[in-house]
Amino acid sequence: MAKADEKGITTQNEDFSAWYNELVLRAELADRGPVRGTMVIRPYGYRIWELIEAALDQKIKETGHENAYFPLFIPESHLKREAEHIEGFSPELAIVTHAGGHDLDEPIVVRPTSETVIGEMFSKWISSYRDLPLLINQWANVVRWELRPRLFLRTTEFLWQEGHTAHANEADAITELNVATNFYEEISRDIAALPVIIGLKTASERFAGAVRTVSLETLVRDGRAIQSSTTHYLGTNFARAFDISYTSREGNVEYCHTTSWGMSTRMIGTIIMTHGDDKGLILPPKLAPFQIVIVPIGRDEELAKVLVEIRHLETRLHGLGLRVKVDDRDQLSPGFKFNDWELRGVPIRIELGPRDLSTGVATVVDRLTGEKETISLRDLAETMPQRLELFQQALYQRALTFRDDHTRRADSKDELLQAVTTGFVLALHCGDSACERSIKQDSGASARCIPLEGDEETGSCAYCGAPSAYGRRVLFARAY
RNA sequence: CGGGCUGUAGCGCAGCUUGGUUAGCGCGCUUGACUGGGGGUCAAGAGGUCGCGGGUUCAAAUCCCGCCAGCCCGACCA
Repeated sequence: MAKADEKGITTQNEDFSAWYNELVLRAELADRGPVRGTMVIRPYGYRIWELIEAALDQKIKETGHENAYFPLFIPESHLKREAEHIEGFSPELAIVTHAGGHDLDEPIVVRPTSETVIGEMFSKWISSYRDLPLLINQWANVVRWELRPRLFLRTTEFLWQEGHTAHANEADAITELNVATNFYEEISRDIAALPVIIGLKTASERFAGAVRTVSLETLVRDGRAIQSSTTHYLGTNFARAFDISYTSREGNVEYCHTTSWGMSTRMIGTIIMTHGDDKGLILPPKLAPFQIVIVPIGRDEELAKVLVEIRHLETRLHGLGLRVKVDDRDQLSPGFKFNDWELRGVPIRIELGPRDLSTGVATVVDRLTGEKETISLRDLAETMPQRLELFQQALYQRALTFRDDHTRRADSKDELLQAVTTGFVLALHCGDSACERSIKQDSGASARCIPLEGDEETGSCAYCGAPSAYGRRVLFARAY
């Protein structure tokens, strides 16, 4: 890994974690917080989150959900009402036992997720079938005291959006699950340029208290999987625990069927790990805090002339609705700025100096390919929206190709164990939790999901040879 | 919690084995000059409770004991 006195970031192959950490810190996305596992998100990093948030919030509202806010603190007794839920989360809870100068009668939990508080409120808000469906979303922070934190991917405190809905029956709830899964897929693909594989979680990987969990799995450059978002059908488990019930048209009292779903700041880490290279980040234009950076070159009167031209260009680009940064820091050399903005992942750089000015052109550099082009200043600005769109697509295509090149089929134990060290593996599985555990012990890989789009297929479990379950192949990978 | 390792300037580190000038180096920072199309050059500066506590000694960053914090690899996980 690069020492501070070396330039650049060295190959990611020798140590992916070190590459990732250094990128996050040097590109000024985040810093480590004062408490183990906490994270300070820097303004540049937060802008990426704001852009994800804006795009996702729009989709959430378009599909009929409303934003609300619930308390950070939850009485421990609330959490205990749903047995599996408390069992799943108890190891990672932060609990307040002392406040206001004395010990509390009942400990207060800092929310690890909000099913329980929201369930409590849903119970009060819902009494008739006319109140359904209830579609609520919350933008919030949550706390999970994980054993091994990692910037963005697994921090003690993280930001997310959590959707919580209540429905009259299972069919409506499953429809809701599909709605949420769809917009997560759209955000991943169209905004973050991340190809995802969508599938059902196996019983042992399911959310604590869920009947059915759907996850979106991404493959990053070191061949490991990241679950970038999930949706859960909770059946009537939470409804029974919190008495979320309604009187039907027929006059019967029925339990609601509830769902929950979330996407978090983990997305930022996934984007870095999927798209980044040895020079630094590569941000999809739709999420780049700056889509275009303009670097002026020259000194004194020459620089003054260049800057006049650059301000014109900047105005035109702003007029096209683009996010533009003019790097007019006068104490830094152009070469330094080139590297600096490549590190920060800005998709397109425009260089403008006396040499360009004399012939009425600018130099345009693509972060993905590194290619330099000379473009006439006259129509430079107007070509940018399309250029950014192509960049966005090329980035997605590259990630998709990488994923497909690292997705293999395995039909025997040896094939499975070998292939799963560096990518996705599709294999038939018996569906037995104990077998899943053995695979994990042997290879470090887990069942990521049962892909919804897989072809129907039966046979014997690649690992243990027992008859296969699920009627299709299961996706395995080592995961973050 | 298990295995490995590290705490010395804002960041990254050397010095410790074998105790002894004023604790050093690189990056960054400040000032000035020259420079400027791929991480510039030179000069002059600022910046330290050597993680914390105790012990040994004439003398401790260095040796001994205890504590604390952090990192990496596992188990847990969005």
